[in-house]
Amino acid sequence: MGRQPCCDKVGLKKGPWSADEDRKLMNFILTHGQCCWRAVPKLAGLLRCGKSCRLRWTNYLRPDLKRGLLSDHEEKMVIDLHSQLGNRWSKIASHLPGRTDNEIKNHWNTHIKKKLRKMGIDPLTHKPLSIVEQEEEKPLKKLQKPMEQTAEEPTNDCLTKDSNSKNMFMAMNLEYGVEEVPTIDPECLELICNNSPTSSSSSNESSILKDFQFPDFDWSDYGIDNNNHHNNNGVDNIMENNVMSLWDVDDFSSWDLYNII
DNA sequence: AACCAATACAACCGCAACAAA
DNA sequence: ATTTGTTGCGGTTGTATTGGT
Repeated sequence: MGRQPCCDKVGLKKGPWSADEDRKLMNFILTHGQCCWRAVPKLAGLLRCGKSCRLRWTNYLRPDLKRGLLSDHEEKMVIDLHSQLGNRWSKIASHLPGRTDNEIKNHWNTHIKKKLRKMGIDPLTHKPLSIVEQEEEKPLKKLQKPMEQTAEEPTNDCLTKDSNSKNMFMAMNLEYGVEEVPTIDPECLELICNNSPTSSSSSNESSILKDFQFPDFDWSDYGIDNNNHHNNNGVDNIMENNVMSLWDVDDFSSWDLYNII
């Protein structure tokens, strides 16, 4: 016994909505409020299925919708939320008043994806592309090994506890198949700095950041001499709260993160 | 001006979750 | 507990618009 289709599709109109249809639907919803979508087309005098009406209303006709391109701030929010939530567009949209899941999904697919790739970041995993590519080449055997070696349950704690960040970073990358790669959110971009300079092996850990050679990265913005990170206290300034946000760095494409680590 | 390709956005489809009977 | 109907979600497709040749 199959399920009934959501509506009788015979004789129903498909495709773009006309201004007249919009007006009818708008008038109906504004007068009667949102009720049973299945009944809406009949009551509003539309030859559409209820699903189509709901979509048209939520994505286009709702009076509280914002129009136009996403602002830079909204775009950053989307990227940030996507790194935490993945493709859960409705959840992401719920954080952006006046924006619909469809709008955000479209914007992601047409703008942000490209932008991130250009920056050398994999839009799916939010990892640097070079790492993702290398991961994909690794045989399955290698993927399993780090799991066997660690007695502890692996954490997704942005490598904060292990003094050997390089190994941890590699291990984390190897623990997951492509589909289940944990996304790297901005907090994780802060990972290196979470090696607190005040912890027991601070000399080693704090030097990790100082050893980085970020091409084209202007350390002077942080009060650091570009050519001499090691002997400059500026690093500690930006690590004041054990956090270094890379959020405003526009182009990661030239960074060789494997070598960095 | 005409054609083609790329882009952006609206709309559709199938599925899953949930609620009601 | 099961069936049926409704709604919402995410992936995908279709089409209008724009830009380049």
